Amino acid sequence: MRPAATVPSTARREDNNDERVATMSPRGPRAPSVGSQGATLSDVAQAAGVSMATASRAINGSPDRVVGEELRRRVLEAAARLDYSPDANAQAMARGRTATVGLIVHDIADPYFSAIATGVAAAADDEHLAVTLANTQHDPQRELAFVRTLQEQRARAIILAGGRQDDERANAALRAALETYRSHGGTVALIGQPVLGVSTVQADNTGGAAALASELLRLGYRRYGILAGPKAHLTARERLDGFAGVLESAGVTPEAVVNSAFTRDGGYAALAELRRRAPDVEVVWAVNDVMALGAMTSARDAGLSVPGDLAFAGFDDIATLRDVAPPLTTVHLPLAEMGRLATPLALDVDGGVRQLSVTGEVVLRDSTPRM
Amino acid sequence: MRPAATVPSTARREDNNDERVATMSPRGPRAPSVGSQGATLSDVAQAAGVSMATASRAINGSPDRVVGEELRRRVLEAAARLDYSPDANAQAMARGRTATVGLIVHDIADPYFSAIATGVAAAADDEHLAVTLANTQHDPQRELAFVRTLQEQRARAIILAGGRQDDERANAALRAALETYRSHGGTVALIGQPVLGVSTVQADNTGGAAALASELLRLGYRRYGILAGPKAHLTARERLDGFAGVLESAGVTPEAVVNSAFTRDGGYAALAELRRRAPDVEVVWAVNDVMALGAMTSARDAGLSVPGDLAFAGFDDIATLRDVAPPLTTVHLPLAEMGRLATPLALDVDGGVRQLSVTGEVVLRDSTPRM
DNA sequence: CTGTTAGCGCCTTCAC
DNA sequence: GTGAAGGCGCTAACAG
Repeated sequence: MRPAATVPSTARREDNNDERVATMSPRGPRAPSVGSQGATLSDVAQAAGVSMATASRAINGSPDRVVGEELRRRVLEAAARLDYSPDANAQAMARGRTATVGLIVHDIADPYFSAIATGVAAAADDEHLAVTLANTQHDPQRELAFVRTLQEQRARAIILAGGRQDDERANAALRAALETYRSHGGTVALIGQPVLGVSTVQADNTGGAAALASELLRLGYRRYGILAGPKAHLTARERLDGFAGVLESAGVTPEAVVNSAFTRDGGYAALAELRRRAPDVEVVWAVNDVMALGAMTSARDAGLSVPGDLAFAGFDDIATLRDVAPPLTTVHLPLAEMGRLATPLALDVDGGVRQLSVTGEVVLRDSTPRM
Repeated sequence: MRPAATVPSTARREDNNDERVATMSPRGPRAPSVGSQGATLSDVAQAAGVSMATASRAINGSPDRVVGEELRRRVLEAAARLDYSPDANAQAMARGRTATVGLIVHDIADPYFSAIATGVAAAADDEHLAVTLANTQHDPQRELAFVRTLQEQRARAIILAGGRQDDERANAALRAALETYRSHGGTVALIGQPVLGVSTVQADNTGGAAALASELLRLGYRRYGILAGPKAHLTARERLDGFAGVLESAGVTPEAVVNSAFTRDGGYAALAELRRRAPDVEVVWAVNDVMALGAMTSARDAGLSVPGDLAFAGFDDIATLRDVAPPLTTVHLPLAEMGRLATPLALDVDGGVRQLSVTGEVVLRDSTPRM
C-alpha cells in the first residue's frame, strides 16, 4: 500500500532561493537608518513639506476637509517614495475603531464552515474589513476565549457560525461574554439559533427537514433510520423535529434514531449502531451532509451497496456533494450566502437585534431512488 | 426536483430573543458613564490605588519587574470588577509589534487550503497569535493587496499558501511587496515553491508523482491520460515532470496531456477534452485531487463507470477522499502539518531564509485496480 | 484649504 | 518593588 519512491530523484532541490537579491526598491536610498521599521506619517509630511494633518487628509481623505490638488500630489508622491504604509493599529487607536471582523467557526476544515467563511470573507472584503479567523475545534471554552481575544483586538464585529447547544450553562457564559463585548462597543451576529440575544441568520431547519421527509415518503420509503446528531445540538434537534413530525403525521415511526457527534466520524460510527438496532432500514437520513457521507462510507465498508441496499439523505448541500457517487439527496442551504448575509447583520450599529431566515430547498438525487 | 415545503410550518419562529435582558454583570455598577467603551488601564490603576505602571506589570507580567503579592491581587481584582479588557491595538503600538499572523490562501473552501488553515490556526493558537485570513479567490492582484493590508496591520508574519506561477512579472511584484513588508519588520513563509526569496515549506511533488507513476506502471497501466493543470503553475508542472519522467523511462508515452484550471471545475472540463483527444485511455491522473474528483464526476456524467471503464488517480489526499467511492488513489501530503510547520518558519526572526521539505506517500486505492 | 494641538491606551526606560 | 513621564503613529477637533 505504501511503496517508497524508488525513483531517480530529480526531486527535492532544496535551495534555489538565490533570487533573493537586489529586491530593494530601485528608487534610491530609503530615508531613515538601516533596519528601519518604515516611514511614518510625520516623515511623509516632512518630506512633502506639509503638516501631518494635511498628509493624513491627503492619504486617507478625511470625511470633511479636502486637500488642494498640488499638496495632495506632493504628499502622495512622498508617501510612495518612502514606501509609507499607514499603521492600522495607530489608526485604530486614533479613530476609536478597527477595520476587523472576527469569524468564529467550529472547524474551518468542515465544508459547511469553509463555505460560510467564503461568504464572510467576500462580504468583509467589500467593506474593506479584515477578518480574523478563530477555529474552536468544537470546544466551547475556546469559543469563549476567542470572544475575549477578539474583544481585546477591538474587532468591530464578531460573527459566530455554527448551531448552538441546548446547554444553558454554556450559553449563559457565552451570552455574558458577548454582552461584555457589546458593552465595549462591538456588535455581533450569529449563524444558528437566536438563543444568544444577538442578531441571527437562521436556516429553516424544521421546514427543510419536513419537506425532505415529505419527499421521501412520496418516493415510497417507509422504514427510516435516523442519524440524529447530539441530543443537545439545536440544529440537529430542529431538523429531527421537522423530519419526525412529518413521518408521524403519515403514521410512520422511524425504525431507529441514533445519536452521535455532528461530524463525519460521528456519522460513520453511528451507522454501525443503527444497523445493529435496526437491520432492515430502507433509507438513512442524517441531520447533516458530513454525517451522511461518513455513514455512507461506513455502510460500504460493511459491504452494503448504495443505494441498492440502503438509501441515504443528508442536509446542507455542501460543495463536496458535487463529486460524490451516488449523488446525495439533501436540503440545499445557501451557505456562502448565509455568511454574506451575516456580515452586514454583524456590522449593524443600531444595536437592534435582527433575525434573518433562509429556507432550504429539497434536492432529490440518486442516493434516494424511487422505491 | 424542488418541491416546496408543503408542511405545517412549525418552523421559523422569528423572534424568541427575549433573553437579552439582565445580562449585565451582577457585580455592582460599572464605573464610567453609560455607553462606556470599557475601562482603561488607567481606570484599573486608579481603582486599585496604584500607578499605571504597576497595573500594567501586574496584568501582563513585564519581563523584568515583579509586582508584590498584595498589589497584584488588588490590581487583578479591580480589573475583573471593571471588566477590563486590554486594548491590543494600544499594546501593539506601545510594544511595536502585534500578536497577529496573516494567512493568505487562494480559496478557503478548497479542502487543500482549509486543511492547511487548520494547521496554521492550531500552531498560531499555541503561540497566542491571532490569524487574519485572506482569501484571494485565485487573483494575484488580491494576493498583492492582502500583503499590503497585512503590512498595514503590522501582522508579525505572513504565511502564503499555494503553489506559485511561472510568471516572473507577478512573482517580481509579489517579491517586492514581501520585501517591503520584511523591511518593515515582518517575516514571511510560503507553502509552495521557493521562488520568492522567503522561507518555504515545499512538498516533494516531483518525487511523489514519480513514485505514483511507478506504482501505476507496476499495476499494469499503459495508456495514460493526464490532467496537467495550468502550464505556468509550478506545482502542477513539478508533478507532471515527475510523473512523465518515470513513464518515459519506462518507454510509455501518455496518450494525452490536457491543461486546465487547477480546480475541481478545471478537472471536470478537462476530462471531456481528454476523452475527445484520446478515447482509449486506461487511467486518468490529475495533478491534484480536486481536479481528479471533478474529472471522475465528469466521466460518470458521460456514462462511464469508475474504475471499470476508466481508472483515476490524484495528488494531495484531501480529507474529502475518505468518503469518495471508489476510494481515490493519490499521493498523501500532510496538509495540516504543512500549515503547522509553516508557522514557526514564518515567525522566525533570524531573517534566515530556510527551506523545509515534506515528502508524499503513494496511497493505492480502489480507483486504480490492478489491470 | 491648511496647520496646531491634544490625546487614543499602553509600555517602558528611568528614577526612587 | 513602585511610580513618573515620554512616546508609539495617527486622527480630530479647533483655529487660522
